[in-house]
Amino acid sequence: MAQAAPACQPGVGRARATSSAQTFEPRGEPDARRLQPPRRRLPSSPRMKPLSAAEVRRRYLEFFAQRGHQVMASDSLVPANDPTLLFTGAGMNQFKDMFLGKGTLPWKRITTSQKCLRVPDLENVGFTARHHTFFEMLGNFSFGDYFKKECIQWEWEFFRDACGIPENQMVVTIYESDDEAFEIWTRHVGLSPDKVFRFGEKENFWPAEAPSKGPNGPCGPCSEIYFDSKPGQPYPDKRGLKELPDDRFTEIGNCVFTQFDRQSDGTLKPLPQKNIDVGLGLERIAAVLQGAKNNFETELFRPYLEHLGRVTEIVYGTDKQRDIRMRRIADHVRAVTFCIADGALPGNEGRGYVVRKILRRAARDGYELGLHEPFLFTMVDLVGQLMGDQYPEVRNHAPQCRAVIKSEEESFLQTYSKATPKIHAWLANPTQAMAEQLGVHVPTWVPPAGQLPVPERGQVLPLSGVVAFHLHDTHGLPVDISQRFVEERGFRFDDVGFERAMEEQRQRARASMATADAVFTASVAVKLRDAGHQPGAFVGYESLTASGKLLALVGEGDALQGKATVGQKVVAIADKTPFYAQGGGQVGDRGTIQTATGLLRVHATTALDGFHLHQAVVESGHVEAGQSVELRVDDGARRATERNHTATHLLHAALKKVLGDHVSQAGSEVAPERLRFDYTQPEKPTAEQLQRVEDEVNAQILLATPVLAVVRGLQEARSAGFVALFGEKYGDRVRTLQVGDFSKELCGGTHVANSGNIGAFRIVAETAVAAGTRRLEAVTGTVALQMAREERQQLATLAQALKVPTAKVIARVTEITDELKKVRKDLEKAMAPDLDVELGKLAAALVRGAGNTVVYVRPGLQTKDAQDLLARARKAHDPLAAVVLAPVDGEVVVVTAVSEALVGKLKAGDLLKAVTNVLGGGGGGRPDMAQGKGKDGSKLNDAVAAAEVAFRTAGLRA
RNA sequence: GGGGACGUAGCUCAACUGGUAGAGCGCCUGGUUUGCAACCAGGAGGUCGUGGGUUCGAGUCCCAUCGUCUCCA
Repeated sequence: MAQAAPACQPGVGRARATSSAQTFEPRGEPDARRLQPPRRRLPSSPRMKPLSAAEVRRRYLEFFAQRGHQVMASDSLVPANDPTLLFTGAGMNQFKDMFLGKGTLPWKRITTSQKCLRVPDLENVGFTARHHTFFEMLGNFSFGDYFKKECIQWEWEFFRDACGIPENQMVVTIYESDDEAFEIWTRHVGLSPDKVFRFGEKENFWPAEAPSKGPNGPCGPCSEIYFDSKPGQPYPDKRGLKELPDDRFTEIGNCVFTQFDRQSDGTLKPLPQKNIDVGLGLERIAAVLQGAKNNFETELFRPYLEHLGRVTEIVYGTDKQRDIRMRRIADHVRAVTFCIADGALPGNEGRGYVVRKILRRAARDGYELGLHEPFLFTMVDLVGQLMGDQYPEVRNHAPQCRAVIKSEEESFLQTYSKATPKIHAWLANPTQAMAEQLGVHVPTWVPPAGQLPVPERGQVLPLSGVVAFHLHDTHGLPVDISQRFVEERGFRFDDVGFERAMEEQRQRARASMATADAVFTASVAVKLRDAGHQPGAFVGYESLTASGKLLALVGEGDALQGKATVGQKVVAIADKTPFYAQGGGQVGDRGTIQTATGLLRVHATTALDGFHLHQAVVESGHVEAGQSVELRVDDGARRATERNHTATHLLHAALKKVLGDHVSQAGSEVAPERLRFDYTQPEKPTAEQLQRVEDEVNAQILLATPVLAVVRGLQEARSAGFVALFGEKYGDRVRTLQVGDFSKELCGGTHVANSGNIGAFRIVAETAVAAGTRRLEAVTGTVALQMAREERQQLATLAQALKVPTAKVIARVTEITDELKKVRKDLEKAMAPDLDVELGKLAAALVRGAGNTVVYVRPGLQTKDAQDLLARARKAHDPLAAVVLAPVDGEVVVVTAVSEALVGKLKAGDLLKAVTNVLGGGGGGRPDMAQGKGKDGSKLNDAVAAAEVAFRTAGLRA
């Protein structure tokens, strides 16, 4: 039950004002007043203080902390446990379970300042005053605790008292039938009724249109607070009014009252737990309080505009189109930096694609402003300066952000420089033929080439939209660049054609997505808790076996079942387990669970909301919930995994040491067989660097340092220098893992007791996973040993085959390959016919007539040699018409050549066919030379005769 | 998840509707020259990403697969 629509699914729920920092404003009609150069305006009232965004944020969190709210940190932009969301787009995202009454947080009141990313608004960014991709949302939440009355009261007090907005500069909206809210606003808060506007479900119900056709589930009316920039003037007539005019009113807060559960028949059933979800866009409040008509004129954005002004030497505020680009860059650089800092790296699918798309857009805007070299990456530091106090990740990960952004910018410039020549080629010759030559798929709705109007200046250039779409779709060339090129040549751009092609692409994508509707269903964990179970204890750090009780068995369709019999796949849950659940990159344990009546073979362990889920198959007998069980982890696999896990930490530290501080973990997978480690690094490390990394890790293994795992406070751990990972979320108490002074990381995984236990470390593969991200795979311990043994075995076998000592294998192989090359060449030379001799023989067989003709039979000649021979013969005996027949292994290679001058009388292809028809084969070629093969060598004489007949028929021979 | 494009010499790229794999730069040898990407002659260097298929013949067409780029979701 996302309050905000999952990103990239605009159809599911539009980006509405609900707890959003944004309202929709149609693109293309930018309000002129919002595009004025930044200048300090006087606050609209002497009582209003021009607060900084940081101060607003501080006051907000403090205000609600004083009212019993727990202040929680912003969740990652990349939601960890919610596959339905691409990015965090609202403050409530991380509290979904709490709203359902299924969450485990100990608080019923929470307040946050949440970083958010919303992609559906991408197109509007820069054009309007308030749209962003990345923004901060202040929020306060109640999970079945306080409700409308307190909520409304507090929001009003916050704006009035904490922000100093005069009461006469605020009005509110409510849902049309929400009389309860009306009562509270007018009686309790004391607003005069003319300041309370009632609107329909589109504006004031969440999700919008839920009562009529929205999704099933929790929903409810909302109430918004608006800033009035023209106090004292008459309010708009309420009759027929659908929303407040945005040239006067700016939404600054939205209270959502989820009080209904919409049933499948459409009825709204009151929820037993009524929730509050309030969202306030920080950027717009800052703009209001600073008297800025435009979010970009606040101190949150102005430094980016100023920076851009310096590097482009373009003064912001002097040109509408350029201002839009500058604002867009300012927005996008924040978004991209935060995404990368949270581990969402640019790529070509899913989340990565979104990041790349935003990044490319900004890179492109810069290009249009004259920045033809990478520049965005230099703005990462600005983001750190402006946002780093509240969000340290943008400072901590600045080196990675810079590296990743820079390499993306470079690849953008390359793509761009490859695509522009194509549009130029098309414009030089704007025909359907050229379009097709460029690889453009001309859609069926485009008239055939002959019917296309001849382009004239000032008119729509036919096909230009389709060509532009191809360049956009396939080569990533932004459309407006194509459009500009077309218009610069005096034509009009075919935007209808472009849109149509784009729409077809969308349809295709949507049609193929029909099956993949992610529906929010109660998880196994929720079902377990509903059945009265509590998560069991994990004892796997200390022990690999445990005695406990089998709490529950989960079978097909996540259904709880009391019993499972041999062969059945089940998920087993125990009150106590030594099985490590997959997490932190480490795979879950495997092993066995034994009961009095049967044995479960556990092949994987995962965790959900505290429950350890043992993915198992009943190997023998049967098992029943409630039985006593003996849990036993496969200790060989676990020990191997631990070696790899500790080695992963050493590898991380070694990479930092060898390659530099920009190295940061971007993902890992630790299994018994091997470890995989992804990290940020702009270019491929050299073989020498990798060797040093391997040496560093092995040096730590040889030092045999004790590995210390200690649970301590997060702040304490941070100040002690422990490294937290990309995008990982930590509680207040964290487990720290330390290998001497070499490696200090936060980690919940299992590890060897001493670095010496790893035994040995070998890198086995190095690849790229995404721009700026590389992957290492390595093995340790017995696997490394086993691998070395296999290699030794292979080398021994090789040495034996080569009949040399192992030390001389390389020299011997080089020798052999060199020799082989030489022998091959010699052989080729020896086998190659002496073309001079062949030419002489051919000349001797020449028959003179209207042209020289000859049928030359030469067994064993290769097609290529025959072609060579004829090419030379044609020069020497011009004009010539010749056939070479080369019987080989019962087949006959046939090559024919005809001089330019004789082609009119006899084409090489026809001559060839005359011959191959007899021989039962085929062939073809150009008029001057053709080649083919006959299948039946016994007809050689007939073939010769056929050729001679062809010469005569063509009048070349008497 | 779905579409499109690309993968040819060390590098950048050619090769018309299938018909003898090429150029520039770089490299080697010899010569000429020594003022800003010097010149001349000769030469080496290619499993045309990989594996199947169609065909007399595949860099080119078809299928699969790997990698890269790109668009849509």
